[in-house]
Amino acid sequence: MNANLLEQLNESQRQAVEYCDGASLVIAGAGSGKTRVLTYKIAYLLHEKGLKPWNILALTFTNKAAREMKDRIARLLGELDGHDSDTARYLQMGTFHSIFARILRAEAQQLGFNSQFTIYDQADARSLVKSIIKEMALDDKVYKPSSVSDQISMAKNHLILPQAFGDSSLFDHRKPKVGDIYIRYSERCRQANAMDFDDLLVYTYRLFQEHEDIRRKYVEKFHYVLVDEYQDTNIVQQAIVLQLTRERQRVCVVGDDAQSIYSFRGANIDNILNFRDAYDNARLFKLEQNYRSTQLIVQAANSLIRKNERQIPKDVFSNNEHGEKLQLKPAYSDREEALIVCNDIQRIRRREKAEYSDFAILYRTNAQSRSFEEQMRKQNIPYRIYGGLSFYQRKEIKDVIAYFRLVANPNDEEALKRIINYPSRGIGDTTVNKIVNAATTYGVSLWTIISQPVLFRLDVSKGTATKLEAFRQQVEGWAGRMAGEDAYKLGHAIIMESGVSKDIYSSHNPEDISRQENLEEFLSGMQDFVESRREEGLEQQVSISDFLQEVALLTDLDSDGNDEGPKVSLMTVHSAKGLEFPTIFVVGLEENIFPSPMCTDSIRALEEERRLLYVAITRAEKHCILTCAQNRFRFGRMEYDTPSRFIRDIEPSLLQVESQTTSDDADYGTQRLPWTQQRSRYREDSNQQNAHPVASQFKADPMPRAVPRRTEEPAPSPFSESFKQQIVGARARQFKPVAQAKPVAQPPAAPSAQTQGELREGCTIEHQRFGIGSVVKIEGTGENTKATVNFRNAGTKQLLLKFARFKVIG
DNA sequence: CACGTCACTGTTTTT
DNA sequence: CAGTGACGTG
Repeated sequence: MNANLLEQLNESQRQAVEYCDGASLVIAGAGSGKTRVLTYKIAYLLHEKGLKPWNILALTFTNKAAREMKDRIARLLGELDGHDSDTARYLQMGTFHSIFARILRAEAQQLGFNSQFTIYDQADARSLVKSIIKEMALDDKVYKPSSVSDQISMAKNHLILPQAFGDSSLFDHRKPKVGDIYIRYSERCRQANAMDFDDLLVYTYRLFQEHEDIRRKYVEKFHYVLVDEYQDTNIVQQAIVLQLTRERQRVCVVGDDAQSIYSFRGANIDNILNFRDAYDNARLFKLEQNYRSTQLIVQAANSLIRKNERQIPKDVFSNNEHGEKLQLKPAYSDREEALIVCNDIQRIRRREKAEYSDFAILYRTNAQSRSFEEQMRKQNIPYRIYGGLSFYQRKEIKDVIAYFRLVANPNDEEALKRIINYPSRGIGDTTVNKIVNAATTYGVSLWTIISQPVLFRLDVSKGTATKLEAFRQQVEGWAGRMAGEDAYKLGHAIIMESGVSKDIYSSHNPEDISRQENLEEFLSGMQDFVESRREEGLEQQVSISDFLQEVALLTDLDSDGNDEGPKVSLMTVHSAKGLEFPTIFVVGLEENIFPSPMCTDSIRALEEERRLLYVAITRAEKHCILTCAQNRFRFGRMEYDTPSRFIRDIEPSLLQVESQTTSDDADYGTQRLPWTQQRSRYREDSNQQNAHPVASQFKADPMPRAVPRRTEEPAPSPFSESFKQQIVGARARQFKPVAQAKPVAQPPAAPSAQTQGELREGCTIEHQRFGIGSVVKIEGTGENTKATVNFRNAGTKQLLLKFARFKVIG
């Protein structure tokens, strides 16, 4: 059976699997069976070397990769006898972030956090940076929150601590305060008992660095460490791996320098290039046989990547069928590009009896998915978009999660700010600002201020103080129930009792319906989570905080499309890493898109863009089709683009330029500039009768840069007179209230004061704007009296009686 | 205090 | 064309 296991591998794969005595680096060309080596190696360690599953640490980049690998190992072990299928479950396998988050929860006290700490996502991090910039009264044109946040992230990825930022290479004299923002940011996170994504790595590093006993504990635990996608690790990740493996050197990292595409996230390609400097006697294994793609695809990809300077030399080859050339299909516009792709999908699917799931469309930026979505809906092609805003980033879901977060960790500043006045409970910006001010002056969390407003001299009116106290009690009440009620039960209660449910369910406009559906889906997802956790029997009570820990590190790629039917996949090239499809479309191959204009000024960045295209092409098994568009709708305007420079990097004899209309395929080698040819042909066509069916749609359009003409006044028509009157009439009505208000010059309170006396809960009113509705609730006194009214057509609104214009009708 | 309107502005990739 | 912030109105 051992023989059995190794027999399924080629020579170099087998060598890589068998070598377990020291550090090893496996350079795995695209499609060369990298995952296969990892899974077989783990199976080998368990089965042959007698390691226990909990002694193996395997780090991946996505949850999906971890899950798939676990499944494959479970299956593999099932084939070997003597192993129960449960073994794989105990492997310490997951993303860097999820594994380290677990360690940090266990050791949180050592670092001055508690184990319920929140994980701030990118939006939280930016929002916090933004408020700090505001508080420091800095110019947010110079200190743009998102770019400052990115700089802080970059600093962390390079293990530059806040105090050291000013002296680091990241310091930019044009923005001298970034270091100060970083310092305050870190303090605020700590007060909020929160860590951002990067902190999960940095604090793990510091934990091991500053607590030798703890490091030893984990070194004892992890007898063997494996790392997937090593080319995308950053400095901290590499440092932590070294902390864990320094003594034993039982470490195996797998990756491909040609697929390093995450430097914007701090990934350091030198980690893989210099791996052998970090470990003595590290052995290098190269996997060069590609099992995924046809020969021509592999050759074309090789010809492209050869243009890069920095790389580990390797010779990726394929013994699969010869296959066909890469195809380049230029389009007139982004709309035509989508049409070409969809038609190709239909054609290939029919010709080869393929499923929709055999196709993937890969683009550089998420925004490009639009035109394809439209076209696919038109042609009834089922599709699924990965990435973009995931389910958990939708407003209604984030709101609910913010409640959960606050209940689990009341110090969570970002969660608190998000929901303290949603649904509105009369705690507005003014009050929140006062709380933030007090919190920063005293160096405590916002929650501390809310809990002891008097002690911290929070200067608010009595009414506001009451509202704050009510809010505090409500949150505290939920927190108290956390131990006794499971995540679903309490979660449901929170949604009901907080008023979120009422807010979302009160109205019937179409967009609110989808919010309701999302919320229901979310709740049922939570129920599934609780049940599956219970079935696993790992814990008796599945709490809100268990749920949060899971959710915080989940991405869209993880929510597997368990729904019906095969679908075309749409995603960015980045998220396609590690995947493969029979047919791949790489779209938008234009300057200003791919390569991205942000990357064209440095060779290093440009090489990364080239690697990105290499990744895209090597996802293809059989067909790889490249497209580009001459005109593209961007920023609400038609823009002109030239073809990507990378097209010229592909060996011309391996690329076929195809025109849509005619079947005479031109060889790219004789057409150095496909564009000019294409363009002139379309121009001619537009003057001819047999115009290009799609291009002719555009011929009526003026040139993209033409100044839009002002539309003329409509010509007089038989209807114009009455039409005019309608307008005049409408205007007159519209202006009426204003005209009235001016000469009278009365305080607006006067008219409503009359109505206030008659107003009672349950009565019906007619509002000037919202129409007829019934009064649900009246609260507050004097100037602040507020009514909650359920309008027939406008949903539920809160009206401040001081301003509201309405009359009581029943 | 809450909501609607309007002008502005910025665009890469993600655990 | 979004998503955001400033502003006015009820």
